[in-house]
Amino acid sequence: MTSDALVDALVRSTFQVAGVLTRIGAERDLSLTQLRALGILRDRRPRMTELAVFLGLDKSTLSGLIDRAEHRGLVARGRNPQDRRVVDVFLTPAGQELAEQVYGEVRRALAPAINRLDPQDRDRLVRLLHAALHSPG
Amino acid sequence: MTSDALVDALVRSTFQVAGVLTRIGAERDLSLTQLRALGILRDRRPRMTELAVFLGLDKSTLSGLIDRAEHRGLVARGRNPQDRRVVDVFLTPAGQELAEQVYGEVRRALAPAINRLDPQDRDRLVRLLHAALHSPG
DNA sequence: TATTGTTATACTCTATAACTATA
DNA sequence: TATAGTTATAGAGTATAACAATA
Repeated sequence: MTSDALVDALVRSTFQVAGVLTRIGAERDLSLTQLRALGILRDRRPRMTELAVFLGLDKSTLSGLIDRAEHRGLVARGRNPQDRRVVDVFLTPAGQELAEQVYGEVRRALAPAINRLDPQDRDRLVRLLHAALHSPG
Repeated sequence: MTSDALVDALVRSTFQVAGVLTRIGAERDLSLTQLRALGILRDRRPRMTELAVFLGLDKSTLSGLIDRAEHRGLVARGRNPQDRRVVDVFLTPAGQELAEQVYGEVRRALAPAINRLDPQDRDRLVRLLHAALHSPG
């Protein structure tokens, strides 16, 4: 069945890319979750709860995650003056620099895979992934 | 640049599918790593070191992982008579049943995404993922 | 001596429950 | 009362180093 072949391909690709991301993160003592958080924070300044939902984590898990990143000087917490219960999270300059380094390395690590496709196939792959996975539902 | 768009699409797809797998695993108290190990053991009976390499884990990490799965009755260890240092790992009948259940659920969970593509696009996506990621190098 | 696997240790990741502060 | 976040706790996941058994 075609759909089973596609499921297999998606699952295998997921583990393969996750392995690349895990390895690159580990070289800088970042877990896959921290790597992802850094990526999200590159262009957002969410509150704790928003970031937890985005990452699929409990808010208490995120407290610890952000604690550790804060102790390393990668992120900072900011109080929200409108609602003093809320804590905003954002990258420090050091965190921004690390995030750019790491995602640059991800691009380099995936380059060999990408270069196996000609430009037209790259566009096709982007469009197919988007159509399948990044649509509502 | 096209290749950056493809990197973004691959990374986002990876986190999205990993999220589906994590959720399905969590419903049965399986981590993403255990879910993957169950998938591998469906059609293999590796030794500990082989499985550790396959999963990208240290052998000591795998000892603990297999301990916990063994206590739950999902896998078993077998001594290898040719080389008595070696420990083979394999699914118990309960582990086989759980693995089939879980991967059936994965197929169902990804069905909506897959059904957004017509059969020709599904084939294209399988071929493009394979060409990019499942080739040597 | 080298290899296979386990154990001891330490730290991170994770969720649940209880808590504090604010609304 | 309800919401935002932290803390306490417990267990799983992970790697490094030291170890035992076998080759």
